[in-house]
Amino acid sequence: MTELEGYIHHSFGIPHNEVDEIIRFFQPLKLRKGDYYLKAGHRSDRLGFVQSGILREFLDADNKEITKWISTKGYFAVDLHSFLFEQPARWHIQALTDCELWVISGHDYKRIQQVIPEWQRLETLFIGKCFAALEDRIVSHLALSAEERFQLLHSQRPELFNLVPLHYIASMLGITPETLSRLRRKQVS
Amino acid sequence: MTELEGYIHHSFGIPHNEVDEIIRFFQPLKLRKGDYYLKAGHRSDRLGFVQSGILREFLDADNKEITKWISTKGYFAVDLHSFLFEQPARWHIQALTDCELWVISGHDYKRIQQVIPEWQRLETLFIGKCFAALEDRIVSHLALSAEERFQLLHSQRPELFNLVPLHYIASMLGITPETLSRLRRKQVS
DNA sequence: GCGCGGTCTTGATAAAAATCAAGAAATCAA
DNA sequence: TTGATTTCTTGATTTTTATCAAGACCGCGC
Repeated sequence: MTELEGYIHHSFGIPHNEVDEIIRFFQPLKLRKGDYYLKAGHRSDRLGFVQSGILREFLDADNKEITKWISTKGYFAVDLHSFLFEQPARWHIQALTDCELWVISGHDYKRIQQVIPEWQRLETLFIGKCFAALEDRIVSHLALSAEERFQLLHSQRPELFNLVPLHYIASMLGITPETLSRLRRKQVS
Repeated sequence: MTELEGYIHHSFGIPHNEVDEIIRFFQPLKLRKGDYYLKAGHRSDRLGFVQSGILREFLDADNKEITKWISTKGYFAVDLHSFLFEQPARWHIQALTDCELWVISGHDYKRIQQVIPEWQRLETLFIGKCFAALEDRIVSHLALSAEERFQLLHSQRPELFNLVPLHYIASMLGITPETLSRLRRKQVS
């Protein structure tokens, strides 16, 4: 069973036979380390699900890069705003390692809705889940210090700190690489 | 035409006759200043749309209140996670002034889907729009200083600063009331 | 192996923001 | 109206975080 099947089955309690039907709309895609899955400003018409590897979502602000999110196995790779509203992408998505994705085109995405009644509900729940996760993240910025946000991320995704350059993680936390370095040292001792 | 009709019509380009059908599922609700529309920990099974008045979404963290959002005319009043996943609410929603809402129950919400085919797409676009707005807000915390976030909010919702206690706005920006006060003085001079 | 670019750490310093404390101003209720 | 409460501002100080600068480390290609 692929990550994608597991995700749909477990997250939403969709039975295996329906999951199979949904899965068929997705195509496998391999990326090499450094490849761009998406470039800001371009129209994107596909939604990807990460089977393996690591991707970084980032944007250029002023003269610095802001890493908005790092996606690993089980996350989606998409600029949802671009995908849903057929607008140019607002950020880049680049492979930090070789990656395997499951990808669906906007066209096929619309076809799912006709073939699988369950999909409508699934779609709402999927976005709703992402929405709630973002709400939590907002709250973490309103309620927590840099150190607390670091602790939280470290407890939620400990593996990340061994997999990607730390300055990307720092940016994702909204702190500088130097501060992250000091927080790490503090934590060890 | 109510705010809600205008919202649905303009945001999603739904024709007026279909808007009328959707509107019928909503019931008017009046709140008095200080009333709770939603209490954290309770099950909520309704989605509200603000016709008039001001509501504050907040939660208790440690010993302090975190104001997550302030909703005025044209915003929704709902804990989406609670509404979609039938979970206890994660925050409070309280009326800061007398309010008029348009409210739909979870039950009627599901009925819309049967009556109006267009609704499915509308729902996805609605949540997608909220999602994108939250993404922007995350980025504002990663890329901007307290002063820049203040400037941004002040340019986006200038009226807010005359309508609600400033310490709620400070909390929503992730800063202290004292800092907000100083940023305001700085801006004037 | 060697050099090189990128990464990470560390220290010194500066800037930003929080905290603590006090008082003024506004609001609200009796 | 008056007193109490909340809100807002201001100043002094501390804490947190960023910035600047330097050097160590590490992996990779030649």
